[in-house]
Amino acid sequence: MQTQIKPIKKTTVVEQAIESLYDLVRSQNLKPGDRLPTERDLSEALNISRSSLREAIRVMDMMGIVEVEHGHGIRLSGLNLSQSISKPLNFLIATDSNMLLELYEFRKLIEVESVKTAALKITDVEIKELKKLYSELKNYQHDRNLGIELEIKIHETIAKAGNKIMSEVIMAIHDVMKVSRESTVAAVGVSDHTIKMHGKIIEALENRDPDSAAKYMLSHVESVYSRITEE
Amino acid sequence: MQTQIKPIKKTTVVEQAIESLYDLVRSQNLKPGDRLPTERDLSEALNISRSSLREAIRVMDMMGIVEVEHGHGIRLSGLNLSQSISKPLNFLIATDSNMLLELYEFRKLIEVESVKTAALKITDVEIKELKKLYSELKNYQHDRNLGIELEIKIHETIAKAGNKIMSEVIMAIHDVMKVSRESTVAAVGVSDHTIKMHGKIIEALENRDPDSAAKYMLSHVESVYSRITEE
DNA sequence: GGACGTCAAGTGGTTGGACCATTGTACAAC
DNA sequence: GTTGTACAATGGTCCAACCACTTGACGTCC
Repeated sequence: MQTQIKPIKKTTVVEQAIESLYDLVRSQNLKPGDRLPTERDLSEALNISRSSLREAIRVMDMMGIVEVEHGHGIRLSGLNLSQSISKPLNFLIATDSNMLLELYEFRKLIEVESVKTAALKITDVEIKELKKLYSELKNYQHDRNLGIELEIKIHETIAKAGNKIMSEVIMAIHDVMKVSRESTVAAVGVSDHTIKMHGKIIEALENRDPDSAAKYMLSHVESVYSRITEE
Repeated sequence: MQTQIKPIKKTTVVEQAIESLYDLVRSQNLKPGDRLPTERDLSEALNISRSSLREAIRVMDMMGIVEVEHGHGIRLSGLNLSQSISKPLNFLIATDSNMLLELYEFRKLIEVESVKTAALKITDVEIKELKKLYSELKNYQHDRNLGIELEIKIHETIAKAGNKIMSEVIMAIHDVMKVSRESTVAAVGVSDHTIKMHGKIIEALENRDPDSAAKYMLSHVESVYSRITEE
């Protein structure tokens, strides 16, 4: 016979500190770039030790919520989700090999949506930036590192032209793929198919044609996906 | 004249500790649930103070990478991305009001993909679970809290049937929407349109029809989206 | 006046140690 | 067998000191 009874909720001072700091941000209407009080002041105000306060701040730092500068102070950061996603994602991949496939599938789905959204919102300036990156990509196609960097840069530029939060997620995925790629055999650069598809994607974006852009992005991401699953 | 010179990379012992723990997990091939050494042992092994090591562990705890139990020890956790995403996302929304709209747009895109993927993978057991939740939802439609909880539960069950990583992202979004909802005027429960759409979605899932499922999900999410943007 | 070095104050980074709170286990008491 | 007690192990919290970095003020040298 089990009665409906809730377990006692245990919270640490560090968790409470983070909550309090969240309330502080809300109540003071703080914006990205604004300074927070010093560690010593905050710990006194919250009536906890500096050690505990530091744990809270460190968490917020590593999550990209604040930016801590040695000798200078603590500032609120702006959009920076990817940082907080990529680290746990890396650990997840390391501890559960099934998750890598899930990640690639997720990437496929989200990159396609990303390019569709971008096609509806992209500006001429962003198109120009993409073309510049694309010409560089063609130049450095066979440079193992630079080629991949440029390809990633193109994807992220596209993503940013679409939805800001989705682009952060995509950046996190790229980061994880980069780490997982480093621990595998070296590729020889960027494939011809990849080059071609990126050209088509950018062309479709210029025409503000989401369906066409999606088609070529799908083709591109699926070719990567199949290259992984074959190994 | 600016030469190409890289700024010196400053790293803290805490960041290095996290890296070392990542390497430990990889090299020992640790799996979710496995115990890590005690704080005192780890700090000694890494040759840093217990305070610094605790900052590293705390970060990993709040990111959902490990689970720390007072008096017991530290274990490696499994899939738990949503925790690490929702907190920074909450701060982001608090500091940049534009981001709430971006979030709802993102949610629209990702929930639609989620249900499409689910339609291709969902099992009979999961269908059954969904039907159970749906009948409960109809019963508690006008219960402000329980109704919304049930609706969220349905979405998350669908998401989990699809892609595991995407479902974590969706759970994080739901968490943030819950927080932002708490600070707004109370709704009166779940709308009739929502009820109807969920019935259609589940029906489509049962028929393994991704396009139909996507259609109704889009209709549902857009009605929520438009309710927000009107306010 | 401008460039450079020196210094001091403020702030985060790190350490070591002490003590508290919780958990699990072993063992005695009943 | 159940209960209670004691103890060891482990994470939670605090404190005080000192190190490292940034900034700005000030003075010196040219």
